[in-house]
Amino acid sequence: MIDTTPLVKKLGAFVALSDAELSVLATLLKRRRSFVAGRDLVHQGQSDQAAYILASGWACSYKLLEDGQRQIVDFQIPGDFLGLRSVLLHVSDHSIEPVTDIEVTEIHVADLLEAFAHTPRLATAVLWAASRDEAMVVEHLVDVGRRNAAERMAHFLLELAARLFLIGQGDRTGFACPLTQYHLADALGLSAVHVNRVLRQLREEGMVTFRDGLVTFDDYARLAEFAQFDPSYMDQANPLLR
Amino acid sequence: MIDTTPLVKKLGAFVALSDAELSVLATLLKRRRSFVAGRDLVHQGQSDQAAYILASGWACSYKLLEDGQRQIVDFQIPGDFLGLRSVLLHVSDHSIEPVTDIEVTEIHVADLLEAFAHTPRLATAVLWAASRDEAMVVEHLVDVGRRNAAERMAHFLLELAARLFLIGQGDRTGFACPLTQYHLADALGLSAVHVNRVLRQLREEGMVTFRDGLVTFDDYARLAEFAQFDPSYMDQANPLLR
DNA sequence: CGGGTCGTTGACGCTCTTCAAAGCACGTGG
DNA sequence: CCACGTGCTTTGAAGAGCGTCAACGACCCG
Repeated sequence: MIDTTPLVKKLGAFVALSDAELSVLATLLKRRRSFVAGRDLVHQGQSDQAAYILASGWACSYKLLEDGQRQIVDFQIPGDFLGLRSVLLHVSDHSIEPVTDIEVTEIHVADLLEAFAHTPRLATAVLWAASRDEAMVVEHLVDVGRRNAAERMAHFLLELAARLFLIGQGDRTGFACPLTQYHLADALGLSAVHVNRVLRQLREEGMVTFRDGLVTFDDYARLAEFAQFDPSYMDQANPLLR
Repeated sequence: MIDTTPLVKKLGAFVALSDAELSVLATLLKRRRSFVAGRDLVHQGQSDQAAYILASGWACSYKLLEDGQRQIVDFQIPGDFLGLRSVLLHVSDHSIEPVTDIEVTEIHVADLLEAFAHTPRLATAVLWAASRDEAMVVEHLVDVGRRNAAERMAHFLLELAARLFLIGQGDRTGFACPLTQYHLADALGLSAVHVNRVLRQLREEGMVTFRDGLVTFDDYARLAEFAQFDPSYMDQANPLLR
């Protein structure tokens, strides 16, 4: 089943799943759905019964404040869960917006929890995936709490590149990036105006160029040094559970 | 087993655990250990085989940057896991420091994963606990990314109060708080000097007083309004899985 | 009594936000 | 085919928020 490839690859990085386990995973996948860019899939406060796995396109999860400000918590790329936390908790604590047009595969919570009973290793794999997601949110918190605007931007772009590389999109020279400067601002806790200035600075210093939907690393090594980028938190090593 | 009470209470909020499941949980708990304040339990980069459940005292998990700055990701109070993410991922992406002298109960990862095979509902409960922890990190990210210093402080103190209330420590009038202003600064992405100024401001405006290890809510309603505090993300509702 | 940790306060300046305006690429309708 | 709107980017100027530096006081424990 082609849909599952990015997910299986991701879960397989932690738990070597058997054919039987993979087929259980396949039965969880219900219908395929499409959503258009900019129209929320999930609203803050909504009660859900379904989560999704992103098949193609980019999405972002965010929280809105009463005064209209928003904080983007994370971006999702193919293979990532959408709204897994929403269904485990009783109500969604965040909203999800497709950044581009996206395709997703639906999963019902009840099915997922039921599957854990017969396929405990699957539960372990999902717990690992959730931990990895949390590790990325944590690194994001460090970004926003303790790095200045330029370091924050550099670190963020390097993290995105590393995640995209894992699913075969982009390399050390750069990647295609559908985000606007407003997305970057809301993710990094900056104003859009300042995002623009920081991008200019990084470009003029010959480290990275963000233009026309393309991120180009002009000097990857220097950028990584500048951002103090250490990808070990993404846990892209070998399976722990064999 | 008295040790497990806060944990069982927490997990029970999501999954009504049977006596059999509770006894499995009890067998996971190995020896009791104590650590003194200020001496790290877990170091960033360390490979672990054990996680802990906090029985008494406060701890914090944090990440250090190369230039010596630190970001505190979360504080742990009795009933919380310590280092669960460290053992699911291959290496710890953070350090853990006891804020006070603490007592913990050790759990071996291998045992925990093994228990999932026989007690899948336990896996679900642990996945829920991990999701709830993630939700708190996410709210913390919103704090640091989009709230000013005073709102951030107010929101943070209200969240702590709500968590402590769940385990029977503190109420709407306030709580005992062993944190220093340096802890608050490292958690909120501020300087210790500015933390002091913000605390003075909140105190002079009659909303909350932080003094001598005690947080006193002088006007809870106004503080909650000021911080736009909405505790729903902590998911303190009824069990989803019965 | 002396040193260490924590809290407190003032002065100064940098980072980042806000406000304002203009340019570019696009799609849409006349 | 051009006028017009809309979303995104770009740039400047002014000022607020918060960090840094520096100093001092309170308390605890050796």
